[in-house]
Amino acid sequence: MDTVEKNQVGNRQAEIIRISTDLFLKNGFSGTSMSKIANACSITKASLYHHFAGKEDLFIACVTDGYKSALIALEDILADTSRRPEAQMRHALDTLYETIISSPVGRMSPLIAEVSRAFPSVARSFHADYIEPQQALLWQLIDRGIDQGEFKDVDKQVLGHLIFGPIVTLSMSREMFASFGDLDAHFPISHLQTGHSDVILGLLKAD
Amino acid sequence: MDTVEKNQVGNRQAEIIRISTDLFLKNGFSGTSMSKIANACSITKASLYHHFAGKEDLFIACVTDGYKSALIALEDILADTSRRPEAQMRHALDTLYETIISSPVGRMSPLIAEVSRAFPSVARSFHADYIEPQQALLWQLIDRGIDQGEFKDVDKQVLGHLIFGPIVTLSMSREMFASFGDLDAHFPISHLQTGHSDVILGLLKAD
DNA sequence: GTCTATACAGTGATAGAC
DNA sequence: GTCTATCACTGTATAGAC
Repeated sequence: MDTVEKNQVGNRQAEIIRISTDLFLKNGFSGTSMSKIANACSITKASLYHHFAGKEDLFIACVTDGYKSALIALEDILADTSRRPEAQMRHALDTLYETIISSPVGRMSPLIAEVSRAFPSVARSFHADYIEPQQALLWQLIDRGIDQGEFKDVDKQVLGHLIFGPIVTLSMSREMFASFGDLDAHFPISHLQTGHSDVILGLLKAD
Repeated sequence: MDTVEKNQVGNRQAEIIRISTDLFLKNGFSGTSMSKIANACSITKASLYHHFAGKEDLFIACVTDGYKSALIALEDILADTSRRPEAQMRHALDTLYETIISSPVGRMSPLIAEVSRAFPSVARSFHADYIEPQQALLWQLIDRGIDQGEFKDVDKQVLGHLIFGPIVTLSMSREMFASFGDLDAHFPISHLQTGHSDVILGLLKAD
């Protein structure tokens, strides 16, 4: 399964990042020590420190690693100009639900919030390299819909608030209450996603 | 200013809770040590441990302390039956923005998310004693509006998703990016709040 | 209730041999 | 690149005197 060639930045690093991301998601930032990471990677701490300058460094690597794939998914949707804005928007919303709730970078949001206090650089990078581009892509999509007369001329900032807010909060809630067991009863993704998307499209569609 | 009598659970405890809450909000859970708290309270660690069984115990005390006032505000709105549901709802939304973004318990959400991994009991208490009652109060308000024919028969779960999501995310964002300086440019509370409230009321109002 | 003193496990991080 | 060994430090928590 892991028969990757060493064409990337070094697949040892990649493996460490993969394992660390897993541990960070499971136990939080300060709940994950460099020792535990080294153990899980079957190397010593000293070796770990050979690959990454420090814990902050490693964490940033884990987070930024998830940026690209998340953004690429949105870019692909925008690139497919054969589809109408409404279909694109619905697809984009599906993708946002998928990435923010299921992908590491999305699930790491509360974790990033935690770390941002100690390391403002993490917050800056997260905002500049992920939040802003993601928002920009969505706004492009909306603008296109407006230009084509399919969308109303809405306040994009407010709409962004209404789009991202519920998804991020749902993701955070599910992380917080993961131990509950009846998670899907309290936070049924597909039901909330459908209702949410309908409302957003309803706000956008020109009469 | 602090001329309180000792009629409460003991005002020494109350002071510790106040100071700890402040530190937790500023530096996160694991960024706040019992030593720092003791220092800030001008007592020794040993004395601190005399009042609270441990760090978890103290943290829970800080969080639960904020529940009541937040819930009471909503209860007061519901109690004032002289006002129409629409006015009550708008007032409730104002209150939610105020409490979730400005009050300690609201601002602590990402912090609680952090701690919930290590201490599921914190998550349970947070959900049972704050999230659920708050949601229940809002749903009562909606039900009343429906009964009086002023509101449409909406899906309350989806509406809750749309109401709480943006507010919680906005609060978290402002905590994460507090170091930015241009916070109000990126996250202008009153603008987003107005737009958000208008949409919610639009979804609710019967034609 | 508060203090001094301390136990002791765990932390991030480094030096230097192989 | 990986190892062994060790560093200096902070963490939570406790014992026992006052």
